[in-house]
Amino acid sequence: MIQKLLHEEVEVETSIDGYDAANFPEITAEKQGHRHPVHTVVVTHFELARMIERVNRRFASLLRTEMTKLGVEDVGPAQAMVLLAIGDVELSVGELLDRGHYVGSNISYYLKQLADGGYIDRVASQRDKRSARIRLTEKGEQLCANLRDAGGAYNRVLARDDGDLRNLEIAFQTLHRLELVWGNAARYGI
Amino acid sequence: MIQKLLHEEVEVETSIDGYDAANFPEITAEKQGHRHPVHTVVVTHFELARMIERVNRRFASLLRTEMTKLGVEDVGPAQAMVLLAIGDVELSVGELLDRGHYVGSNISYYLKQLADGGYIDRVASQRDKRSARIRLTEKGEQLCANLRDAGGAYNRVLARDDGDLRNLEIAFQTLHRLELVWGNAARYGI
DNA sequence: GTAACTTACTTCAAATTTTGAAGTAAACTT
DNA sequence: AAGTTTACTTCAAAATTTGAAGTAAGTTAC
Repeated sequence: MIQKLLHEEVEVETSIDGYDAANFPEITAEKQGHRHPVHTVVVTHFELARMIERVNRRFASLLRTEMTKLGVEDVGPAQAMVLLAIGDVELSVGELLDRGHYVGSNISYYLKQLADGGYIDRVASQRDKRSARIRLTEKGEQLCANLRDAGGAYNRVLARDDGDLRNLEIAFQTLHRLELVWGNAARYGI
Repeated sequence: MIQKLLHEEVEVETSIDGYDAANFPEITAEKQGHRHPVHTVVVTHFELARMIERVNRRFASLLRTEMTKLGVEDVGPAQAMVLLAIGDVELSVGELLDRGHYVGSNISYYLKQLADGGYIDRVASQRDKRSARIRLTEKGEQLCANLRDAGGAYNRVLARDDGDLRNLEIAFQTLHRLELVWGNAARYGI
């Protein structure tokens, strides 16, 4: 059903808030003369990767700003991302690793800071005492809630109508696909 | 239940081709209840941001791997991204800053390493002697070409048909929009 | 013309984030 | 009971990023 939607009638808008065709002549040129679009790659691998890097940088600094506004000084944006990754469920460190493709020692380091700051609780699992169960404290949930509130404004700007919504979904799914392809390639070679 | 799903991680599956609606229960669930699509945001801000962070991490480690394969030891993935950002044009440091939303001192640092490694040339502009003109050397171009070659395989996997292509474009444009919104917010407040 | 200001970039030191090797302890295997 | 694997932590070093301060060239206003 989604599959269908992906391949049907999704017309690319020519102007999204100041982003217009003129900036990307190669894209529109291909589009108009619809000849052999099969082996002509329009948005390459690296263009997307660079875009992702830029957007990621933007978001991190946005997070930093929001946190400064909130008066949070003891943890940075990277740790905030970990909090958001935990969300409102209780999970083990291993599950958290999967959620963000983190490296183990990295998460351990963040979790230590978050625990010191009182943002999370860690309890050894009853079943398996090696496994630590992690969950947000009141304070951690509060920070997430505040960030989510601040984020609401962006959601309203970014998802104004059905078209926006559809594009956001497609972007999400496409990134997920990149994640899988790049991830598998890393493990097994392409 | 929906609430729960929103925070539950999307299962990473082993098969790339079997990417279907089942992986995004929250999206399809929302879609079916087509009564209030206006203020129900399906893919939120933070979900996208987390996805972007993960994908970015993946790509960086992929780059690292490729570079190790190529026997490049003197620069890391971040510097490679700078090389890719320069591309085949000659530009000033300022233009490069815009291309990647870098911080000035950061780029200066990278450019120094890249110049030391012989990947770029810097020449003071004739017009304005403050401004340094940057361009890839033979060696720099070679590295980019090699990376692009390696990337070709991913492009072929990722952009197999028209639908894929369209989705990649939409993803690109949507990310660009995020970039603008997040960037403007950082400068002027939302 | 020159003093004051702005631009374009660099330097440096410190903070933050990430990696990788080695360690611990619990659980599983044989 | 010994050896192996799993789940996580620790630590030190490396890589990346930031921010404040500096330099030198260009611009503007007297």
